[in-house]
This record gives sequence, C-alpha cells and structure tokens, in this order.
Amino acid sequence: MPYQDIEKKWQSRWRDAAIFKTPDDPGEDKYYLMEMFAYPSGDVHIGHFRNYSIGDLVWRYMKMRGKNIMHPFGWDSFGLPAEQAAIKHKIHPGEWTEKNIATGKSTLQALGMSFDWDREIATSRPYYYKWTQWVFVQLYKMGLAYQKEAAVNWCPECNTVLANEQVVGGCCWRHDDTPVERKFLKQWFFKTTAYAQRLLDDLDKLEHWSDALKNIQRYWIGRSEGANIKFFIAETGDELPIFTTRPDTVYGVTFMAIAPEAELMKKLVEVCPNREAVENYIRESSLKSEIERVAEDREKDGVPTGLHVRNPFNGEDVPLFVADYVLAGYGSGAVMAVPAHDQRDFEFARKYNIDIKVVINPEGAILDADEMTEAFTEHGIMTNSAQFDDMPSEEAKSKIVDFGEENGFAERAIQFRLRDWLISRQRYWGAPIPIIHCKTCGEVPVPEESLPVVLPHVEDFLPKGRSPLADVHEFIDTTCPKCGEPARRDADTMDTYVCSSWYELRYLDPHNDSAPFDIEEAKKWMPVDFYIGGIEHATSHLLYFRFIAKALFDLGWLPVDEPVVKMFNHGMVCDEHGDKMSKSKGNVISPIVLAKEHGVDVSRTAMLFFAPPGHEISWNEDGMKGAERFLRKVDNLITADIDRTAVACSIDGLFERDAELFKALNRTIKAVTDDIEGMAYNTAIARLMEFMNIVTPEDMTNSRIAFTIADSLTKLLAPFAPHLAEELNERLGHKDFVVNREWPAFDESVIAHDTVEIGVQVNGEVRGAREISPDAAQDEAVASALEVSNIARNIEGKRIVKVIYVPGRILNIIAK
RNA sequence: GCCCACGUAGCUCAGGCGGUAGAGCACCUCCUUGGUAAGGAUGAGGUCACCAGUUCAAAUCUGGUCGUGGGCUCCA
Repeated sequence: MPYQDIEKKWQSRWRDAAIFKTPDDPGEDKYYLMEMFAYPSGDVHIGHFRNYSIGDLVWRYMKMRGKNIMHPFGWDSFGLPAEQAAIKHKIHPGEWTEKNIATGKSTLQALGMSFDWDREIATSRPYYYKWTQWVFVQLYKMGLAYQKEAAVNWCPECNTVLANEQVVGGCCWRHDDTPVERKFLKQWFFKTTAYAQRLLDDLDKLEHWSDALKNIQRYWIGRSEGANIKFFIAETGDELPIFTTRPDTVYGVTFMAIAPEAELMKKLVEVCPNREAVENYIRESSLKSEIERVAEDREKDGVPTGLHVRNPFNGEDVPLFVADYVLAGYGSGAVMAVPAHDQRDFEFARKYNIDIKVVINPEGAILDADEMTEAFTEHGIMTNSAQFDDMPSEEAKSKIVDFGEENGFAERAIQFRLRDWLISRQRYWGAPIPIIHCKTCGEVPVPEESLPVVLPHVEDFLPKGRSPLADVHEFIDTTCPKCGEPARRDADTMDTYVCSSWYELRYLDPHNDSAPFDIEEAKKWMPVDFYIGGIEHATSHLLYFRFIAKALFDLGWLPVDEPVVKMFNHGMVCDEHGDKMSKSKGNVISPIVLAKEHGVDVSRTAMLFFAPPGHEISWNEDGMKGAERFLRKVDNLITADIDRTAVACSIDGLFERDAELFKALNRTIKAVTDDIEGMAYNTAIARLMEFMNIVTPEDMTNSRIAFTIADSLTKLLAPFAPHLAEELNERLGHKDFVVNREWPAFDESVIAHDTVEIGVQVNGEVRGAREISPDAAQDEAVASALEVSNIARNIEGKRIVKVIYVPGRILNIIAK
C-alpha cells in the first residue's frame, strides 16, 4: 500500500478510537508531556517538525510503557508578526492568526502527531487571555505587578518597549540590526527580582535539566554578595548609597560615579554646580544606543558634577562624576570608584587624572600607583586602610562590613543581575492590561468578574510609538470600578511571554469558565514530566515560566513550585550547508512537502537518524534514501504469511540459527530501549538497521521464532515510524493498535556472547586476535595466542617475563 | 575578554570509570532482475585535532596548544 494511504488510514483510525485523548484519572502512572507550543505564522516549519516528532516519539514509547499521558497542544497566538503580516496583507490580525492556526493544525494532524486536540488552546482567544489577565490581577494583588517610571529598552522598529530578556547584544530580538534605544516611560513590571534567590536555589532541584541550560539561567540571575554602603553628598548631606562586592577596597575610593539615568541623579542635577555640563552629558548619553555605550573600544567618559561625596569610613571627600559606564538599573545606579583595584575605574581615573590610591598589595610586593598599568583586582594584603592594615583582604572584606554595620553606614547585601520583567507593550495584538486608571482612586485592577477585558476590533492598529488602543475611545473610556467616576483603561497590552508563562496550567482544564483551571487537575497532573523545546528561551520563557509557577504556588493555586521535572532542548535544523533556514534565504523545507514526497514515517525516521536530538542537524536529501530503504526492508520482511506459531519467549530448545537470531533480537531490544531512554534516537535507529542486516526473508519462512522476531520488530519500530508499525501490526493479525500493546522485554541472560575475540598484544603492541571464551584461564589464553603465527614470531627468541590478562578483554605478553 | 560544551571513516554520530577503533549513510566490486532512481553479497576507507606526561597498555586519564559552536558583554 502506498505510504500516503497507510498514513491516512491510521490517522483516521487513531482519531476514531480517540487514542490521543487524555485519561481522566491518570493515577501514579501519570505522564504530562509537553512541547513548546507554536507561534502560528503561515504553517509549521521544519524546526517544529523536529520538536514535535521527538515529543510524539516519547508519547508512543511511554504509552507502550503503560503511562497515562497528557499531551496537549496550543498556539502562542498573540504577538507582533500578526500585526505586521496583517498590515502587509490588509487583513485583521485576528483573522490572519485563526487562518494560520487552522493551517498549522491540519498539518500537525497530517503528520500524525499524538496531540489531544480536545485541549487545544490559543492565547489570543478571549477565554484564554481572560485568565492571563486573571494571572496579572493575582500578581497585582500580591504586590508582584507594579508600575514605575524608568529608563526602558525601546525598539524603534517595533515601536514598543522590550524586556531585558528581549534585548540581544544591544539589539532588538526581532530586529538584530536595530540598536535598542533608551526611553523614560512609566511601565508595568512583574517583580521577578523578588524571586531571584528562589529561582537560583531551585535550579539545584532540577536534576533533569541540562547543566548548560541551568548555567545560562544562573548567570542571567547573577547573584552577587557584597555590601551596601551609605556615602553622603558633602555639600547637601543627601545620602548616596552604593552597592559593592569589594568593601575591602573602600579606603581606596578616590571618586564616585553615577549613571545619567539613575533615580538619584534627577534630584542631584538640580543642585550640582556644573549643572549645564551635567545636563548636556545626560542628554548626549541618552541619545546613544546601548550598543554605542557598551562598545569595547569606547573610552569611558563622564563629567564632574562639582559635588563631592564623603566616604563614611575615612571621612574623605571625593569628586562625584556622572558617567555612562555606570548602569542605572543595577544597585542604586551609583558606584564607589577604586581605580587601583578596578579596571574600569582605573581607566577612568587615568583619563581624568584622578588619584589612584593603593589599598591592597599583592603578597610580598608593594604597588606604586604611578607605575601601575592596570588595576590590581586580586586578593592581597591591606594597606592605607586604617585599622585594617596588614590583614589579608579576604578577611578584611567581612571585618570592614562589620565595622560599617556597627556604625550604621554599611550592611551586608545581595544584588542580582536579574531585573524586574517589563511586561507593557505599546502594541495592539496582545492581552490588554486589566487596569483602570482613576483620577481619585489611582490604579484599580479590573474586578475578576469583569474579565476578560476584551481587545476591541479596530481597523487601525499601526504602531505609532504609543499603544494603538490609546485612541480607541470605546475601549479606553470607562468607569472606575471603585468610585464609579469616569476613568481610563490602561492602553498597553502585555508581553506575549506573559501568555506563555502559564499555559501548561490552562491545558489542565482548558474549558473551565469559572477558573483558570481546577486545582484538583493540577494535583493530578503537575508538574510537567517532560518539556521539549529549543534552548533559545533559556533566559526568557523558561525563566518566566518558573517565576509564574512559583508565584501561583505561593498563592496556593499550585501544588508544586517548579513546573517542569525534565527539560530537553533540541537542536536546530539547518540546510545542507549548515545555514539557518529562513524565508529570506529561500532554503526552508516544509514538513508538509516532505510528507507528500517521502511520507511522514520516512521523513521523521530520517530526521531522527541525522543526529542526536540535542544536536543541530544539516538537512540532506540523500539521508532520506537510507531511511526509505530501511523502512521498505522492514515492510518487505514482515509479511502476512509468517507462521503465527513460530514463537519463543526463551532460548531453551533453540539451536544454531534460531538461537543466534534470538540473541540478536534480545540484544537489539535492549539496545533500542536503552537508547530511547537515553534520548539517543539516532543510535536506536542504527541498532534497528543493524538488526535488519542480520535477519533475512528466509528466516521469516524457516525460523522457529519468525513471529516473535516480526512482532518485536514491529513494536520497536512504533515510536519511529508509527504509521508503518500499525500497518505491520495489523498484518501480523493483531486487532489492537500497536501503541496500545506492551513494549517488548528482553532476556538479559542470553545477551552475553559465548566467545569473544580478544586482542593479543606483545609488549603493548597489538599483534593479533583470538576467539576464546570470556572466562578462559590465562594458560589457555596464552596457549591459544601462541597459535597465531604473527604472535609466535614476535615472541621468538625472547623470554616471556610477564603476562597481563584481563578475561574477555585483552592479553598482553611482555617478552624480552 | 570571561564562562561552558565539543573536536573519532567522505558525511552524521556511537564508544570513552585505559585493554583488538564501531554503526548507518555515501563509496568500490560482484550477483540478481523487462517495472530498476529496486534487491542481495562483498570490500576499501581512520597516526580517534595537535603536543607532552602517567602506564605493560592512552581515542579514553592529566597538563598545554589549536580549532568549532554556544552563553555573557562595563552587573561595580
């Protein structure tokens, strides 16, 4: 039967039998399997095909292992591309999105993917985003959603702000040649920093996440231990707190630096003697992009404010500079500068002829500030530091903080690199932020019973630098839920990462009208046992996902505080030259075309065979041939007339060829099972290919275990080529689906080989090999080895002084 | 620049707590065959990136060098 017909036949039978349906009561054997859902742009692409093929393989294997599985699917259907495409094609984003969802879904179904479509969700549908808004409101009530005016990332191309996680190398994640600008705006944030410590600590619980991924998150969260020290503006007495990880260098402070956008700067600019120069500097640096400011070759610059800062430790006054190498968003936005012991401060000091004061000497040496060519940043021995002199600097670090704490101007502190998550977007196609701004009551969350705040249908959603919703009066104008007076809705929509930060929970209970999900369902299914998706979301989605789960856990809505037990990151799919596939390069391969030309089973077997699932693959058409030949071989081997009584479940009574086949089969089952468990799908397929090189069509008519072989092989094939496996299973006379049958077992005791070929070395050089029993005695092994002429020749005329014999592995004869 | 992976046959990858270098694909040769861009059987192909060390024995362990990929990019 042509493969297209086989595919259609089984896909429709699977559908009729509802085999992908999630069981109601999964019990102990529950298995929540999830792949990252898709953004519906056009059709699913080859990367999706890889992602979902891995998931489908896992579903089929786990099903045969007796698991009760939930395997849902959905669409991350809010977001910018819908607007852009809509503008281009003159069609509403909603319409465009739904059309793509329909296309994508039909493709996934044609690919035979084992999704439970009854649980399908789309984040842009009101009954999904109603609950996204509900999540927002809960976070608001917990104090985890707040508004602040801050210097934020702005993409001039998208015409919207971006979260820190959406800035890649100083550019917009969507426009990698558009430097992000800085704007001062009042925006909504989620307080991810409140969970920084837990997000970090709990990484240790995630045994089944790769170290690579966890390291990326650790680095992104970026915990630093140090101290907050209260400096003072000498002229005004205002506090200037700073954070430092090097309190041991505090006696070496020779100037202070503050970021142009720092909160404190707003006030200081009013009082500083060099006001004009400072204002100019602030203006100039605000025009610079992040890229320009961070450029490696750029010299650090700044201007003196004319103000001075008093060091509480020694009472010294040092000049305060405004300098844009200082980050506004980290700590207080100001730093103490110790040129002798910090490279950045050193460069700045040299440029502006600021004093360099050594307070730590390397052990056994004395530094001379005038001679230094770079900062000394290691640990050493304290000097010029009052009562801390001569102490090892590591010790002084804590002593100095103690001293500061006793005197009330320092305290131990932890800082994180992680920033709060900026979630407002000045775009149309997203979930409206459920907040109403009232003149008298301030910001008021939309009452839960009034959700969803429905995104109005508008014709003009072109981005203009502020939310398109701001001009939609029917939407914006409302009344305050508290006082009933006229009020205005928040015009911004939420970052789409908010939508995807909790979707695993909506899958639990996607049709629930009165709650985001039933907590009982969460108890049954959470956490997700296996989550599969690309690593590119390491510091965005996967961090937000963990954050929201923790927040909902704290709120009592979730029984677990980590959403995912095992995370797997698959590799990219590139073209045959190793280039990333993209529409602009015209090198994309469509899975639906592959399915038409080669069949689903061949395409996915080939893809799984190309490389381990974690590696990048280079697509090559030639590789298809191998998979095609392999599947055809299996198809030809397993015929309907195999004797159904040719069965054996043990090696007893089997001889010669039958025994050989039985052993080979058991080895294959073990190898394929181990490989699937270890996610080495490529080698699992290679094992099956090897087995196909052993077994012959003659065996199928002659062997006393022909049926056992055919039956086991069919089952082993099921996760890789599900349609063909069903067909073969039926051919063998089974009524039930192959995926409903049990994964084959193997007999460990027959797997060992009777004799092994061991290498024979003379003086460490391999000179030959002997086939002997793995438990042969040493004398026996040596005698056998001497029968090999090449070995005998090498020993001739010499005396055997030593024999190293490891049974079953090696024989090494040392002769002199 | 810092951190993390990785470097094995033409290709994609196994192996690796030291003990004869493996698979599949591709390739060579032969056989079969009027549905053939098919089937079968054989075979060739590697100084395991490089250098040094430990050892009876190193692809495997240790140190260094080079190369590839990824993360971070002034986080004080």
